[in-house]
Amino acid sequence: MGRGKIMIKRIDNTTSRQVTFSKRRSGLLKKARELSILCDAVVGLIVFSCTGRLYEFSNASMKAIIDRYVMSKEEHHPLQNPNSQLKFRQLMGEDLSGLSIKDLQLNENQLELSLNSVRKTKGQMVRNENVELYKKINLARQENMELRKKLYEGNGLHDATNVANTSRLPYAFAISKAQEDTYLELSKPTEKPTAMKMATPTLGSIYVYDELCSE
Amino acid sequence: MGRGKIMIKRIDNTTSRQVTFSKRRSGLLKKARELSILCDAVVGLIVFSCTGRLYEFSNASMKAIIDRYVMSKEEHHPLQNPNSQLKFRQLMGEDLSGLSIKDLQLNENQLELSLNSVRKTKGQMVRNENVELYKKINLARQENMELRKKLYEGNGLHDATNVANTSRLPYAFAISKAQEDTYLELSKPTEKPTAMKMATPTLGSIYVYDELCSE
DNA sequence: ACCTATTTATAACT
DNA sequence: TAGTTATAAATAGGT
Repeated sequence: MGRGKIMIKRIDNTTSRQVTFSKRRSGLLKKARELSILCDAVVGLIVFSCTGRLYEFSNASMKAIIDRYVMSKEEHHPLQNPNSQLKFRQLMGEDLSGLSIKDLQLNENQLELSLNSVRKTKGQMVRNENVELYKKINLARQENMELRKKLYEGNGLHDATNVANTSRLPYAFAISKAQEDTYLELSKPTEKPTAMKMATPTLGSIYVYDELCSE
Repeated sequence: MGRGKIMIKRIDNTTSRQVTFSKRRSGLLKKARELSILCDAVVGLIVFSCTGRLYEFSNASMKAIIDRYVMSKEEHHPLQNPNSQLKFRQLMGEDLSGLSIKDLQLNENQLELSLNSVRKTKGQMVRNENVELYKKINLARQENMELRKKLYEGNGLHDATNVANTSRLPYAFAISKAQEDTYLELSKPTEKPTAMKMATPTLGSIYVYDELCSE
């Protein structure tokens, strides 16, 4: 629609590409607006020029539209027939060549959800491990104390001195009473937070978040 | 552009509204595609029909486009003068009534980023604590061993039996060598991941996508 | 930015 | 929902 027909391929000349961009962009925005009004549709349009400038149209808030878009995508999850061997393999990252961009996106979304579950579980496990470690430390300390007591009682001063010498591995005892109280408090099961929510996980790293982990 | 001119207002007749929607929708998608190709632009278009059906076009992944959109919005953040007491209070969740939806979103995004930083830091701290706990357990065990050895050497069979009795707190020793190896491995600083990558975060209800961010 | 010959999109109709 | 056609609208190339 112009003095001459053009091929739909990238315009090489920078100037005419920018001119065309300017014209067609406003045309596109106008058409988006018209569609939304005429047909009572919800339209969200995002355009970045090759220079990085943002242009947009939306008749509802872009946030709401994106939100709805993601919801809609999740509804169309291809997890309906889980007996498909192909889908399983695609979730494993194989046989992807036959998939459209859209399907790849759905696949990715699914993987991301799964990954989050895994992380959440792992986070809880590390936290549990932590609690167990505190218990073990307390038990080890308790046993340590009893052994020391036994040495003291049974052997008199000489052996007691030996024990003191042995204690040049004092790290486990170089802990103040206050610190021990803190540990005890940490070990209490009730210390687990009541309102829990998984932290945004970091992909690929083993960072684990403990707080708000109840779900 | 048709047999007659039309006003840009909602088409009341359902049938012709649907027909018009169908035609104009494909026209809009086509124009979006042409713009992206001709002008080397990044275009993301989301359309919901009034019946709720989703139609979309994007020349990069929609996830990437939304991601970039959010970024671009954040750049235009009015967070330039950080000496603003009001902004501080808004980040604290106060004085929000004067904000537009957009500003509220920006505020939310900022809070979410902050929250992620906090969680990340906290996650690392928990992990470090875990490593320290392993060290302490190893030290306590080592000391325990030495104490037992001392009791054995110094006191003969009788006391050795006592030690055995004492060991009905055996939990700290009910750990196989293999498990200890695992612990040691966990404690190694090198176990920290080398390749780190941030997970796709969920921005409140704004979903952000990371793939194909090639542009 | 504006102009205008042409192409393209589409409203009304089938 | 798909095809036809007259007409409105968009726009390519030029100024």
